[in-house]
Amino acid sequence: MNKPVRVRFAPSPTGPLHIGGVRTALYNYLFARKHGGKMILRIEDTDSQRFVPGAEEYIAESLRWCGIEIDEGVGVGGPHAPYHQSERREIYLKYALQLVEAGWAYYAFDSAEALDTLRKEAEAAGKAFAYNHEVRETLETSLRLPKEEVEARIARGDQWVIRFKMPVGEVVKMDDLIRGHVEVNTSTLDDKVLYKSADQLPTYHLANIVDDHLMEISHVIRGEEWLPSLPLHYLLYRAFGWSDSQPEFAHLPLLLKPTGGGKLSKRDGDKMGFPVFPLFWTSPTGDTARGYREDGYYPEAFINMLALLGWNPGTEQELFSMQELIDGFSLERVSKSGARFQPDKAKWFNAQYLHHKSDAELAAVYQPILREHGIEVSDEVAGKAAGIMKERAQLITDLWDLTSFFFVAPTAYEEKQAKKYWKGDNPRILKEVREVLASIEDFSLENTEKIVHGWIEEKGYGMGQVMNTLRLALVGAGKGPGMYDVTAFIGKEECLQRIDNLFANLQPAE
RNA sequence: GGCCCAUUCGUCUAUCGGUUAGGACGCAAGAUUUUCAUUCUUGAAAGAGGAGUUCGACUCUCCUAUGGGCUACCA
Repeated sequence: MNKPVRVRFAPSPTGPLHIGGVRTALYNYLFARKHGGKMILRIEDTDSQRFVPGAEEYIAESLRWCGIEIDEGVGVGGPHAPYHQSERREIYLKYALQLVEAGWAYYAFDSAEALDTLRKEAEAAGKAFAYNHEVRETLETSLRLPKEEVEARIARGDQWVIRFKMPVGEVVKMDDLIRGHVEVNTSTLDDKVLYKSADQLPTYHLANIVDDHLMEISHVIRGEEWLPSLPLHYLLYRAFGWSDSQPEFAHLPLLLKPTGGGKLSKRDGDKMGFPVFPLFWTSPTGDTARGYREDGYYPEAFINMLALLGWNPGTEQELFSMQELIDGFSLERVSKSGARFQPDKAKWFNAQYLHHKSDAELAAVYQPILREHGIEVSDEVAGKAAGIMKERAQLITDLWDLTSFFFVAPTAYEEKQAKKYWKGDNPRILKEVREVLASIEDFSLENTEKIVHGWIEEKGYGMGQVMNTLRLALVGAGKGPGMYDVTAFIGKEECLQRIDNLFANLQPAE
C-alpha cells in the first residue's frame, strides 16, 4: 500500500440515499481518515432514465448530517473535476473506442425489441438468454458485419452500443480485501454493454473503471452486489493496460431486512415501522419517507450503530466517537456475511447518547420541539426539563411526551391512576397536602420534600397513597419523575392551582 | 436455471486448532422505588448437517443444506 490512499463514494442520484449507502460512505470515510487519505464524492448519473431531481442534494446533506466530510469532488471541486459523470461524456467515448480499436470490444446494433424477443424465446425453452460468446457471432455486431456496413449504420444514425468482448475459458484471479481470493471462469460471463449511443453515456462498468483510474483511486470499497462484476472490472483494467495501477477492492457485506429475506431496500422503511433513510425525504411526486434525523436520532448515534453493523474492533467497546471509529477501523475486521438491520438496537444506541447529554445540549435540540407546541421558555428551563427526564427517553422526539406536564397542566386524567387513587380518604388528604404546600416558604426540591415527608410520617399516612394522589393532580397520570422534581419545577402557585383543578374537574369515586 | 458470496445464541457479533464458546440488543426473573422509567443483579439462549485432516476442531478441506447477491442499452 504505497500509493496515497484515495477512496470514493460514488452514488447514483436515483433517489434518497438509504442506510446501506450511508454505511458504504462511512466505511470509505473511516478508511480514508485512518490512512490520511482523501475521500472523494463522485456522482454516477449515467442513467438519464432514472435520474431523480433533488436526490443529489439529499445525498450531500445526508453526508453532512452524518459528519462524513468530503475532501474532493462534487460540492468541493478538485484536480479531477468535473465529478459528475454526466459532465464527462466525451472522456468515456474515447476510451470505449480505444477498446473497440484494440479488439476488446465491439459495436452491437441489436434493438431492445430484438433482445427482448431472444430473452422470451430462451425463457420459453427453459433457458436464460445471455449475450455472450456463444451467441455474439450470430447477432447484429461489428464482429460479424462487414466494416463498411458497420460504418454505414453508424453514419446513418442507427443506434448502437459498445459491448465488452468477454474472453472465453479464462480464469480471472482476483483478490478482495474482505473476501480473500476469488476465481471466476470468463466463459460464464456475458458481454456487458459499456457505452450506449442513445444518450451518449457509458454504463456503470466503463465509467467506473475510467474514472477510478483517472481519479487515481487506490481502494474501491463498495457493496457486495458488485462482486459479480469484479471479473469484468479486472479485465477492463487489463484491456486499458492499467492493471499495475489498479485499485484494491473491498466488497462490503449487505445490510439485510430485519425479518430476513433480502437486502434492505428503500421501500422497507415505512412498511416495517422504522426509517431506512438518514433524512426525511420528499420525492418529486410527493411521496415521503421518514428519516433518522426527523425521528429524533443524533447523527453520532446513527453513525455508531451503522459502523457496528458489519464491523467491530474485536473489543467489547460499543460506543464510539467518529474519531474512535477512525482510529479503530480496518477492512480486515469487516465481517463477510450480511447483517440483519435491527431497529431496536438503533434506538438503544441513541438512548446511550441522549443519556450522556448535558442540559445545555439537550436544550439545543429540545427548544424547537417546545416551540412547535407553543412553549416559550429559556434554554435553562428547557434543558432542565429535558435533563430530568432524559434517562427515560430513547429518541429526542420522546422528550415532549415525557416532559409536557412541566409546561402544561393536565386537562385529562389517566383512568387507571384516577380509579386507583381518586377515592376514599385521598381527596380529603390531598386537601391537607394543599394546605401544607401552601404554607411552605422555600419551595426548593429539598425543602419541600423534607416538609411534606415529615408531615406524612407525622400523620401516619401511606406514602404511596399521598404521593400518587398528588401525582394525579400535578401530572394527570401515573408517570413522571420524582414528585418534588415536579413541584420545584412548576412552583407553588401552579401546584396549588393543579390541585384545585383536580377537585373541580374530577368527581372522586366514593 | 447459471455464476458468485456467505453460514456461532431470535438479532449484531468475539474466538484467527486446545475457552465453563465471551459481549451487546431483545426477552424473562429479582432488587431498588411515591408512579412510569432508569439503574443493578441473575437467567434462558448458539457453532446448519455429513465426511475428512489432526493428539485435538466453531476454527482447515470437501460434499450437502440453507440464506443472500448478480444474471438490464440500472447502478
